[in-house]
Amino acid sequence: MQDLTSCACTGKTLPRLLRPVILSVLSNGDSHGYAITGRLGHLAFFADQPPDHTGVYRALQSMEKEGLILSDWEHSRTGPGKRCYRLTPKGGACLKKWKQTLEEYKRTIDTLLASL
Amino acid sequence: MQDLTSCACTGKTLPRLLRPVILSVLSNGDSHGYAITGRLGHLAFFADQPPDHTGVYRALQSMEKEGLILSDWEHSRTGPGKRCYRLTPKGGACLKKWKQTLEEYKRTIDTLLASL
DNA sequence: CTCCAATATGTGACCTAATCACATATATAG
DNA sequence: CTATATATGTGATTAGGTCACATATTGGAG
Repeated sequence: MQDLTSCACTGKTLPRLLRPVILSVLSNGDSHGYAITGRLGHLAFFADQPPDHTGVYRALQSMEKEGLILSDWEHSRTGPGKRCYRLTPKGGACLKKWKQTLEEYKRTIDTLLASL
Repeated sequence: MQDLTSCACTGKTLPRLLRPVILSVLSNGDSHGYAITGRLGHLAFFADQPPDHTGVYRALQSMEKEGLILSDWEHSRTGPGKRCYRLTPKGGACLKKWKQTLEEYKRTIDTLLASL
């Protein structure tokens, strides 16, 4: 590392908070990987560095394994099939917990910033 | 995962922001791994789940490789030797950048929380 | 004197999350 | 027929973190 452009301090290695974002999207209506990825590209946080779709698909897979979401194949006449995901009650509980955790995390960052 | 106690939503997998915390500590005076680890255990964020010392030592090693910090052995009459770390100018610049990044990250979380 | 605790540093193995590169398939527009 | 948008997926690598293990010094309790 010659300069700081690839340093963690640039935020490039900070987690994209993919899981809570996905849960949030699904709480506003069922969706699928490609659409979710596209939506993230429009959020300010992801605008300059939209997340690789790989992460979204793998997050969806593991979240389904954990029982937070469920999927069904949706075959419309146009385009390839979509794996349509929806929240489970457990996923809803997880989303609630995320809210608490993120509030706490924000307080942590505030404390840290105060000491910088 | 039967319940949500080991889910990412609990914040256990959120990054501990070790690097900026270490830089912050060092900006307030030279220190070494064991002392830094101990200090983290007293912070509210780490209180219930203090970071493993392994992460601290490895962060220090990689940050030294990257030129953010420098170390010298300090042999006092009492106890084992300490590897005493101090900030380099580059480390100071990194710390400044972290400040911007964390402000941005906080805004992201605010936006996300608003949609939860 | 011996053993234990506090201080202090380190390695190996493993896990999670993220990204890069690659691979595949359908339907429509030109 | 070919390019583009839509749509899903795997393999390899890296970063960061935890658990378990290993080692060394010093001072105090028994």
